[in-house]
Amino acid sequence: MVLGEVLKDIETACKLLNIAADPVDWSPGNVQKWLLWTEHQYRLPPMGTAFQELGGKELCAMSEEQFRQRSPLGGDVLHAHLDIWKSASAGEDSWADSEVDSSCSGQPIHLWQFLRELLLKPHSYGRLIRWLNKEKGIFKIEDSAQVARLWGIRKNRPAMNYDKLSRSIRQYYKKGIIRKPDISQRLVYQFVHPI
DNA sequence: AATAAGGACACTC
DNA sequence: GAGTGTCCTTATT
Repeated sequence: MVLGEVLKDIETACKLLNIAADPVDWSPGNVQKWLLWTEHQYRLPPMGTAFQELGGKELCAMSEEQFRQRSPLGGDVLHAHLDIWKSASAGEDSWADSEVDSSCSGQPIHLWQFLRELLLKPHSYGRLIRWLNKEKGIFKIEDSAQVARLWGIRKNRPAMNYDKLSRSIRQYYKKGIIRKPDISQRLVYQFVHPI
């Protein structure tokens, strides 16, 4: 049901971000990644350095009031999002927490895997990247700047942009992972081996 | 102006 | 050495 969808979204997000599902386990760096990601996903006002140097444990111990003190604009919303993550992993402990842990802490993710994960979540990312023909693996990047930004968050590369991301995609041409479709179009690529 | 292609070099694992 | 990230030149849309 709805709860299942939430759990899947969280699992996808922690895979994309390479952070644990349980916020208590987050390092200060993990907290920043989650923060940037959540800001972007829900178009929250930028929190800037309001939560810098905070580990997951400290973050989880903070009240909604303290969130609002750090960030008067979006602090309450952010606290609500963290609450979802907390309760999701609390429920996870009762049955399949080892599975989530293993799927969320895979160290390096390749760019082509990252793009595929975004494509498989059209509900969350369909405004940024979507299939033109899923069977053939043809997809279009609808918002190059945002996709690059998300990739930058994942890799801790704040200076990431589409110029550099696309250069990495081009490296896939000779490797036979991604190519340009037969009819070349701007911002359209094709997986050589569709799902 | 934005995107595409690919060479060159630096960096991290 | 693989997989980028960064920078750059040139061409195309």
